[in-house]
Amino acid sequence: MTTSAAKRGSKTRDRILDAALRTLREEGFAGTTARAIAGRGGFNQALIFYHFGSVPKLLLEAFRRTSEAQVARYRAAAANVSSLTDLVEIARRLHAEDLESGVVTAVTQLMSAAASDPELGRAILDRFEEWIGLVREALDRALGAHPLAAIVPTREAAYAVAAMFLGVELMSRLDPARSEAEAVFDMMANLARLIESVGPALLPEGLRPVGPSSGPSSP
Amino acid sequence: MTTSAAKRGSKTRDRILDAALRTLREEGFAGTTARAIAGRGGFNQALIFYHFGSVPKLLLEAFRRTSEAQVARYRAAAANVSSLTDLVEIARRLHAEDLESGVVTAVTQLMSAAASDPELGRAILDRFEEWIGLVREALDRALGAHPLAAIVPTREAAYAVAAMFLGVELMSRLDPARSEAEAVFDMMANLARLIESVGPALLPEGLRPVGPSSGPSSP
DNA sequence: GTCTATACTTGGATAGAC
DNA sequence: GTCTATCCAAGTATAGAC
Repeated sequence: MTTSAAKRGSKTRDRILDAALRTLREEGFAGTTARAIAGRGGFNQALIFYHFGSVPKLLLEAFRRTSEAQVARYRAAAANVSSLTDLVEIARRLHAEDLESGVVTAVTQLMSAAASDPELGRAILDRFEEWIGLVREALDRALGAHPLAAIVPTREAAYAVAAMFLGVELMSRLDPARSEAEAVFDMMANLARLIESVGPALLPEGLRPVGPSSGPSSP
Repeated sequence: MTTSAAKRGSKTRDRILDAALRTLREEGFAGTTARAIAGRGGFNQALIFYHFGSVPKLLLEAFRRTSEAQVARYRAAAANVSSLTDLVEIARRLHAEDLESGVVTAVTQLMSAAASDPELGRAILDRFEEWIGLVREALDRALGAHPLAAIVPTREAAYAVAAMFLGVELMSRLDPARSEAEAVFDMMANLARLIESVGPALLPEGLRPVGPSSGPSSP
């Protein structure tokens, strides 16, 4: 919580980026104006235009910055996953951290901002893509030779997991009590244990996955 | 797609509400100003303040309106669910409709707007709650006596399903190609069939769910 | 109930002094 | 590279004519 004093050591560009993210979290996208950012960071409003050209460009840059930090954090966490149970527990931890730090709020606001800034939209999508990739690698490791892997392509499974994680984050952000997510992670943990333990018994013969290549094709 | 002409029959309040939602979809929350709304709807800007008092109040009202319509649509759809496979296929359909009609975009923008409007935030949360309730009832019916129901409380499962649905909607909205969601629903369909068919074989003895009450507790 | 006109405020952006 | 001052555009909101 270094507010503003005692950190003049950092370069101005960084102070501006910090202030922009803080404003985004505390005021929302619509309230993230050049003046609001400057007020929060304790610097002059004109500096934003000198350093970044415009407010949208500043936000894009700020997004790239948190984005990298967050993906690095996720990457480090995902490296520790070797089972579905691990995956759930790590997701639980990341979720708590994300809410605490306010990145969820920032992401919400940036997804909204993307409506008027296609480049930002692409950047966000790219981040989701990295994110899905991480989950996928974790899933590959966690499932190993589990028969489920034959039915559920990890790419789509990773997409679904990432989507669920995002959804939980966004929904629990709206809830002042933050009361639900823990129980959901508990449930997921049970499910993970079930899947892990039931492995060999799965897949009675005669069960075949349906999918895009199961028939003479349809649009 | 009734643009603006040939519909003077509808009352002004409704025209304003329509225009507000359209603006929200096409310009984003930050671009949804009294003037932009009035321009789109072809009426005078002052009417917004006469009828609704302020732009945020108008948006809250507009949200309540779509919200009701969407929940009604979901309710009707959920009534037809009697199996997990049904649930997946209906989710697939609702997802496509939601993207097509633009409600997903509107929801994104409203979640962002909630940052500066606590009442709106509560309203959105309430809607999610209704939504979860619908999924839960559908799940109860779909699972029936399936042993999975003993491990997975339907409340939390419904929350997870709703979160995933929201996440998929938001992620695929950002993707201009809209290329991923179909494959994800295919995957879910496979998973649903698997779960349905594997029912009796599930749950080897010795497997007990863990939960909040499983030990002397740890932080 | 709707429109015109307008007061007032806030925001983006730049010029120019330091 | 930073600050002051300022221009201009756009926004909210209201008063008052119709």
